[in-house]
Amino acid sequence: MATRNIKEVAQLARVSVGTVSNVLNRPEIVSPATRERVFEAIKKLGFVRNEVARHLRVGRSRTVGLVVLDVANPFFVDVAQGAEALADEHDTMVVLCNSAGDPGRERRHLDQLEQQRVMGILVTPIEAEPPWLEELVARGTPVVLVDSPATGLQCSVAVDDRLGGQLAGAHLVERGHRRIMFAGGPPSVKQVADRHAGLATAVAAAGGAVELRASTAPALTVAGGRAIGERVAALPPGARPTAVFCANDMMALGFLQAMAAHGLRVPEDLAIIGYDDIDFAAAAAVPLSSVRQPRELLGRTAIDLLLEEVAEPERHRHRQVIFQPDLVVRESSAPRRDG
Amino acid sequence: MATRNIKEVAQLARVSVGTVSNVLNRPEIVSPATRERVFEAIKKLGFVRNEVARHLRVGRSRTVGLVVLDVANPFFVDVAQGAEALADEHDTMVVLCNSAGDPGRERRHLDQLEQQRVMGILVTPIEAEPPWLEELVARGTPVVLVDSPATGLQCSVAVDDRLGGQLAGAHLVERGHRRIMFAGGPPSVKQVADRHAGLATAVAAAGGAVELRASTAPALTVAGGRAIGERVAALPPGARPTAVFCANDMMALGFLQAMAAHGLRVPEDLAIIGYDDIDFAAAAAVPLSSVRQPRELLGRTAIDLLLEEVAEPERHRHRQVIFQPDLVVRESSAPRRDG
DNA sequence: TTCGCCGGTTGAGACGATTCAAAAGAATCT
DNA sequence: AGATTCTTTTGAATCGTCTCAACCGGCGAA
Repeated sequence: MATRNIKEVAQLARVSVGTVSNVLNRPEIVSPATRERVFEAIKKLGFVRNEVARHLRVGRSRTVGLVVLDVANPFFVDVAQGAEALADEHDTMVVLCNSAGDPGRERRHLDQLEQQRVMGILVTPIEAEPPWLEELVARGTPVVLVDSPATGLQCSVAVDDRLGGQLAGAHLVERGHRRIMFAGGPPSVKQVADRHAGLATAVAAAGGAVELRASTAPALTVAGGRAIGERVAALPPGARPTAVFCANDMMALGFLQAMAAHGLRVPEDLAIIGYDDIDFAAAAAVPLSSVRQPRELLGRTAIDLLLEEVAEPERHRHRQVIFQPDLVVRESSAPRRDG
Repeated sequence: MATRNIKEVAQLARVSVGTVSNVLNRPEIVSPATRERVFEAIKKLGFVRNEVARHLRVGRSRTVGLVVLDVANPFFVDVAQGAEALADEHDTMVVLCNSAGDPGRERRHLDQLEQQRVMGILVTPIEAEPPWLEELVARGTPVVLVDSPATGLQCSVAVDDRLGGQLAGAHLVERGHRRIMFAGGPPSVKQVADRHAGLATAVAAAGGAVELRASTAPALTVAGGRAIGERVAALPPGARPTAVFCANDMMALGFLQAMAAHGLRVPEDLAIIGYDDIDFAAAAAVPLSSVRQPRELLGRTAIDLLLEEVAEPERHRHRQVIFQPDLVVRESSAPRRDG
């Protein structure tokens, strides 16, 4: 209703609008007396600066967009918290958007953010080679890909998913498993494909003795994992894998639920390893082994790269930062009795 | 870099800026031929409408801010998803902000949102009677309090926490528990106080036979629950409560971890009930009994109230919507042997 | 006295889109 | 042909803030 503007403040304080603006932006160049008068007027009127007008005039904004694949997955929440922590130190606001694995939603969010002229966008893209990327960058919005391979058009931060898959695979092989299953999602998701490939490498390294299968759910969710778990539980015991590597912890939790529902014991009947090491993994029915990623660091680094690019666009060279995952062994992949 | 504006489009299409604007906003009033020319120019230049300028001119924005207490708590994520789902249907954008239980952060986020002139703000306030509320509303930003009592200044949506506490309490009493503990957080948080009060009511209704204690953690987090759990585990068996009602599921999960770490069995040695019924509750080491709240519905309703207020500010009457929680009994509060 | 300087202050453009009264064109009717 | 509608298009004003060249008054130096 009663939104005051800089002009009303100026009138009340008996100064020009330029002076009010100065008080707001460079108070040190205004004489203490006037400054005081202006502050009083601001307080009396309940004036709140219109950031929209300011932004229009100065051309750059202090907010960055972060578009994640799935807010329901605590992994992304942690990435977001890392990003926000660093952004906060540079008083920059992070707005979190959820594409929920839907390319349409992803596109709409990106359009919105571009229209708002945000300072930059961090995104965990759904597809490995996002069709919108080139144009978006060409039109001038800095982009940092998170948890995704670089394309040379922008910076990126990622974790070596292939290595993560290998760690999990080597661990299972070493524990004596000879029938291993990979529980994944849509193969278009690069991370999943890489984790699978890493697992395959480790299995291959064991010689021909180990059999590897894969099963796919429509999404990397608890429900997806549960669905695959149901299918596995329905197999005759002899045909069942003895270990499952899930593409992420959400799936692993779902898978675990399905095992419990069918009275199968973990890890005795079937071992499980997840991915991400979200906080809930350790609190699961059977504490989950998982491949840990530096979640907050991923977010922090992404913001760091973005701020660097924004600060000196001409000097900036795009970089791709890759972190190493590590394996956290818990009860869900404890030693096999018969190993 | 190369951000084009409406004027450049107008030049290329050989029309006035007014016409370009019309093509963008009311294409039906523009003749098909010109419309086509304008679209071509837009595409050729890679023009993206500047939402900031548009917003400045038309005065109202299509985004609402949602400030939550703790994004790491899936409860709030679900509320946010509910809000976003409905907002989406009215092509409105929701920006999610995390106060993380810190009044300073909460204040900064609110200031930011107000400066951005968002359409309205949904907030789960930290304090029961937020000091900023009155002024914020007076200056003209519609606010809906989520999961918090109404003050008459704005709409609110909440769940009857007292009833939730009663349900949990009655259940525990009925199962034969005679030494019950409430594991809560800072008492300034209204929700926690209400759940506690509800529990107390149920205990009182049982006559003098039941003893009720309370323990407090600095925050309603997994770590907070674990800390209380450690304290309880350290008590001599005879002094230990036989059941614990945790202020939320995060705490309950932490508490459960502490029990496991000390070899105490749930529910045999100690029963646990949580609050919120987040998805992870069912997947816990011992599936958690919990008081379920209609999470998505809470978010949807909040957006609904806000949109209603924005649509007809004069006709609008503030309302407070209150939902009923219900109890979900799982293994963590299974019948006592000696009950 | 004049000049230059300096800390403060002013006010007239931007910024990019929307809006709307009015002009221009096209079509219809006498 | 002229008058009357109806449809399109135009262009100037506007939203609220920032920026920057210009201005002002006072002071010290010449």
